[in-house]
Amino acid sequence: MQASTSPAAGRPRSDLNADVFAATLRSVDEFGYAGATMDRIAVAAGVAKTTLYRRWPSKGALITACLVEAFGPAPVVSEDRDELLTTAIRWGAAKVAEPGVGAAFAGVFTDAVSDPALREILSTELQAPYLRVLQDALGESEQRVRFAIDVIMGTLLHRMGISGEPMAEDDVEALIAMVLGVFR
Amino acid sequence: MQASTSPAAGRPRSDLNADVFAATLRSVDEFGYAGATMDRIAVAAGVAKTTLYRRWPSKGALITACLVEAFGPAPVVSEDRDELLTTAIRWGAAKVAEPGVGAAFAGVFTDAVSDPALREILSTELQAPYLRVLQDALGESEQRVRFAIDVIMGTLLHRMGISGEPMAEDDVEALIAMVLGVFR
DNA sequence: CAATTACGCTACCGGAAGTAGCGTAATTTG
DNA sequence: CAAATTACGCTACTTCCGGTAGCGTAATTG
Repeated sequence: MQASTSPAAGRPRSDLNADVFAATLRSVDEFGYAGATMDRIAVAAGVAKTTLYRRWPSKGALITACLVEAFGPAPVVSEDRDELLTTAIRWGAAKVAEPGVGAAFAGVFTDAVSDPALREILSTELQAPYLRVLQDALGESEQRVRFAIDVIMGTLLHRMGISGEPMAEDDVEALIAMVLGVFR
Repeated sequence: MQASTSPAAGRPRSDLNADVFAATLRSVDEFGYAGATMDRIAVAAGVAKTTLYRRWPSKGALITACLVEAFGPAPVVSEDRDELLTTAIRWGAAKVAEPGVGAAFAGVFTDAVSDPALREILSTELQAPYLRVLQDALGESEQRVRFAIDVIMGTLLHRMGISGEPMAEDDVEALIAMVLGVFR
């Protein structure tokens, strides 16, 4: 056990996750989710394709890890519910608007519909943490928070998918107003 | 000209669109969007794959046509705004919950992020009609109606994508309440 | 030194989207 | 009836992508 603390023998892993993630988002931004092939990502990251598969079991897993890294921890900045929700929504909108993030999200998202294993990864690694944090901070039921996440992320991603562009400022504000209206 | 009314010469097209659409949704429901290959759809419909490509230029186009057929015209049943919106949202939720429809929608949706041509098809053939009808019935600006569609469809599809299951009754009711709260 | 593990590389497999070309079936027109 | 025309089924093919296997080599520990 203690896989993380044991130095173990052998050549250590090179520090290239950051390069790979950056190359992944760049590729998705430039060629779209389907066009961002593992070969292209590998070349863009200056890494062998086999190295990618040594670290992530599939393209979906790589993209999900990339998204987890891109989003990072949820910004729980306040104890005021309105302020907390406002910040969180603006944060989500900004993240989705980052180059490649929205397309990557939508892509892995759809693959997940067909792929239960990927859905599991997506659910536990990406959604669950935010679900817990928000549930705790808002003191709401899991069902309510799940609903809120569906509304917020669903709206942002739908706009991204239909128009190809992230949601504009004033629409984000409308989204905030709507959600605040429900969660008070 | 008059392509639709001219009987023209030659063998007429067989009446198999309905069979193809049904086979498409069945395949998507059973194998997921990615797993519903053109070969499988063709076999399921009892049709040659080349025939599919004679009628639709790509898999995305076929699925979109299938969705257009599955959704049909928007149900504008009332002049009362609340009743109209309520009916429309319940109708959308029910459609997304139909076998294969949600997965097909999510799939073509994500392909569209990477594929501008498909996004054009999706936008003009699927979204635009509803946009117009709702804009007319509600007397709202295009921006507002577009936002409403993003919220409604985005929420329903996000739930479908994350959980693999359509949204439950009471969550749909919450969605209705939320949207009504904004559009009054 | 040996042992161990990671990396790069090349080559490959399986499968799916989409295409080409042929023979044939079902029509309209003369 | 015959010719022209268009659609269908079928087989075969190309291209591309996700994912795997195996080898030589580099970096680390003991």
